[in-house]
Amino acid sequence: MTKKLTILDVAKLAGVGKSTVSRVLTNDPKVKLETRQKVEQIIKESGFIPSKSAQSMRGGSQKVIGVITSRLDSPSENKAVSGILEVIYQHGYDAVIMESQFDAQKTNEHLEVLRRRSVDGVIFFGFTHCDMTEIERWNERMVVIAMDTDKVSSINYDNEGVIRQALYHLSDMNLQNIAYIGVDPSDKTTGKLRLEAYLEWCHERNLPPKFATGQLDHQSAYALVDSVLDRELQAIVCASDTIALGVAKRLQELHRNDIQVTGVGGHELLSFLFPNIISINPGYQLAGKSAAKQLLQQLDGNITITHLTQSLTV
Amino acid sequence: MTKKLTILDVAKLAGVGKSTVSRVLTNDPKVKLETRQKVEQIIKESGFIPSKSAQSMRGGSQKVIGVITSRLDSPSENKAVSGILEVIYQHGYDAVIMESQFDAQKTNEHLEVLRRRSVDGVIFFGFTHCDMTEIERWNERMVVIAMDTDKVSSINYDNEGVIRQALYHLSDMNLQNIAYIGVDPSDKTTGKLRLEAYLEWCHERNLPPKFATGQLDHQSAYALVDSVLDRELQAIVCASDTIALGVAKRLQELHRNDIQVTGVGGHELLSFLFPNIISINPGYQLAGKSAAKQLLQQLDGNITITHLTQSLTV
DNA sequence: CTGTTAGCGCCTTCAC
DNA sequence: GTGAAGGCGCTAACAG
Repeated sequence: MTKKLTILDVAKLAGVGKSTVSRVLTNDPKVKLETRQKVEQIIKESGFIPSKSAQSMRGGSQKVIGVITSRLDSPSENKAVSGILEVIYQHGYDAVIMESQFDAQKTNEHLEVLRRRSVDGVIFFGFTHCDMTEIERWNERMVVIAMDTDKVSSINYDNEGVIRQALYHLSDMNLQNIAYIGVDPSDKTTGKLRLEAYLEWCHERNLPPKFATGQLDHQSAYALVDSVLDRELQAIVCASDTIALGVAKRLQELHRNDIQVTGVGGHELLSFLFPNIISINPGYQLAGKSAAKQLLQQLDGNITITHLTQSLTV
Repeated sequence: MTKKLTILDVAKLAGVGKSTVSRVLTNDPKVKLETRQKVEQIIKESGFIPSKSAQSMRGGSQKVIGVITSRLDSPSENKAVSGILEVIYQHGYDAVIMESQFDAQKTNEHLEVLRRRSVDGVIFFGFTHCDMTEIERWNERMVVIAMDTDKVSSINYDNEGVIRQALYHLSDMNLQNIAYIGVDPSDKTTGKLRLEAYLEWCHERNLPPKFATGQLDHQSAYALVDSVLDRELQAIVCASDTIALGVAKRLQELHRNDIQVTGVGGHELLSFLFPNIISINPGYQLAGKSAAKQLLQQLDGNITITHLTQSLTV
């Protein structure tokens, strides 16, 4: 391993001043083409790599953005993250990805770390019981996904929309007797909002609501099926694909393939296992992209805190 | 947002010299308790956060390790990553997670970025057609997972072991007529090694091998089932849980629930959907931990390039 | 166009 | 024990 080179070394090798090397590095236009080529040549040959630490210490930005997901293995967040990465790589940024595990304490620790590292900004996947005070300190240097806030920008999924969309689908199929299985309303977005969308639909049409809520996992969903099931039931709307998976599994066991199930997420595995399930795509990947773009804009000084709702994708 | 504070500001506030503040930060023992407390007090109050960039520029290490996964949404790698994170957080390191998408080009770009950022080390999830020359330049500052190398340490899964283990299980259940569905042998580890383990088993016992290989996804596996299926078949050993999922799905359609399926991975969703499937756990999470520990040790100057094989977990 | 100079924030001798 | 001074690698004025 050759010793670490500095711009001074390069400058000597190229027979120029170190500021000229610096100018080449920063793409300063006022460098003679000839000189620039020579310097670039030397840089290539010597394998010189400018020190990010020194650069960022001088200039400020590290070109790093922190991403705090709730769980690394959440399919929906994975899609969003992949959208985020695409956008930020394109702009020369890198990501430090962390996992909150829905723990406010852990989240704050992560934020602390990101602050120490003076990352340029943070994209945070919100959850219900997180500590808003820490979040809000970031102001325009943060964008949250899937949660409501005043102080920082947010990208929200269209929680009511995904459920209404599912219900419309079913309506088009002439199905009327529809139950709902979701997550506990103590969870604001996936829980409360989606359930309300269902209840409102029922109310509008004077249909008797039939629903159950639990955790956001397949086992929970699986266990809840029987509580809403009856002979007349024609369809079950689920708050997420994970839930739909549990529901479908139970229905399969009961040989109730007469019941149409809908989910939310566009999860590829789900459509493989249960091709009949209708899954509404809330646009996770696009939401990730939007969040990244929004954040980068804000970091560019284009400071407008916005609250977007990601529209459903086809 | 209050302006960025420096140790100088803190020093003034505390009425001491900046070197004293620095000493407090670095836990230098030769600081009077009284002074230390006062400084710490001020630091707390003012919300001062030392700049990582400056620190690392001076000292060297950023305390960051890069992690290059093949796919963010791979369940097995997710488990390993979670093991990695646990260990490195514990040691005050952070992770920059990247995604190779099995693309050698992308991988090299990522490595380049990591080099520029002068991360302390890299944990890399290998894949078959990656560019070894770039990898090997990292020497003791890299650990690869799931691939063989000479120059850098590696943690490998026990590819033969997982298959043999599955076969033993089946043997214990008195099943003899066993087929294998895996991935193309052009993939060294999941493909070639696992297939060979199956073939060897057959050879040892004078059983006629019956197998098919394709891609590492459920659709591929699904499509391959029919080619190995016959009336007498009692079991199918699959190279991974993903494959097992596709196989199980097809068997379910064919109402062949007499056939025992095995997978590799301990994938939680699989056991939920198909509780009867036997899944051998190659110890992904532990492998992640081992890799992280190994890397940290090597970075500590404890330089011993090792090639471990992660043993199966119960 | 290019070289010189002055820091960025921190840690580390070296004196006191 | 503690302060002052120097320098890490780089960029951004300021002179030529």
